Amino acid sequence: MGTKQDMENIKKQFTELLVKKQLRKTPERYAILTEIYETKGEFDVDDLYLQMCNKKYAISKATIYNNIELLLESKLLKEHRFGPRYSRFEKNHFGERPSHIILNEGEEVLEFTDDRIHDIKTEIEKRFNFKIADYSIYFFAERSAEG
Amino acid sequence: MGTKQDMENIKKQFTELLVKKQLRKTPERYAILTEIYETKGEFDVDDLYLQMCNKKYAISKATIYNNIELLLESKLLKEHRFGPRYSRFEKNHFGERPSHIILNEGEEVLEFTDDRIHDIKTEIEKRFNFKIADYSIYFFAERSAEG
DNA sequence: GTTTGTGCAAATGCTTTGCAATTTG
DNA sequence: CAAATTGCAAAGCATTTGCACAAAC
Repeated sequence: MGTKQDMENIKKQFTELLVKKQLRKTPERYAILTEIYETKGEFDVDDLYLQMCNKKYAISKATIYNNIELLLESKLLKEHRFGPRYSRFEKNHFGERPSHIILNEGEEVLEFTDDRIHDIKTEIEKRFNFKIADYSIYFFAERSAEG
Repeated sequence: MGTKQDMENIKKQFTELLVKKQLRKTPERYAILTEIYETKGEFDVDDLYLQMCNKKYAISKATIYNNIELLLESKLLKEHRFGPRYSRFEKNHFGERPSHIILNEGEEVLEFTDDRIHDIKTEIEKRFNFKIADYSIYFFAERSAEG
């Protein structure tokens, strides 16, 4: 995970989507995609914007916003909505889909995986005859007494 | 569930919180609480506001907003953040904490419970030494081909 | 009576949108 | 060169806040 090869695959996947939807392959789109995958953990639009500015890749927030829907659709980006009233995002963790533990109102975020989540997902798909495209699992925690 | 007796317990619980926090027992606070518990399923602030207007209980949205934090804190109200960029809410389902299946971008919301969620919660508390105060489980689904 | 709460209207801040200039295919 | 995209600035909209009046204690 996180290798140069993986990044090439991700870009290829994104290109396929652009072709399929007959959208243009702009440098901004690839720059946003790259920045997302170079970011560890979760971030918001402003974080992404500032990071890109710092790297001297001038881009407008409008363009980031304009492309977020596309990235979500392609499953290359995952949206979080806990704590703050604005959205936070995260790259897709291929293979493992972590669940999140939100500590102290979002001050800190931990990730974990548990196979039972996958079992439940499969069971829902059978029981209700749905296709589960994605899931979000948040446990809201506070550190125990002795900190 | 949903009996007159339950509602009395809920009000009592709320009153205890108000006393403990030295806050005033205003009719607006009890009206909001009652409306929340008379509402089936999830709703947003505007829904609640309009429902109360229709019942000739004139209240301002500001007052609803002013009291939401308090209700969340007391665990009498539960907040949801999926799909739309605004918050949706739901009364507390005492005992059973349902997980949610969000259909077609929030067009429809189903609930289910699974004991394994509780097991995972207990395990996290042991493993990380956290106290899990709450959790949110969302599975995003689309109906299978044949509808 | 003092302090807290309500509710209007204005402010806030994330996100969206209109539109001219630019770029892609 | 036609159509899509960028990016600025303005608009939108859920939520928050300031403040005068009312209500709780």
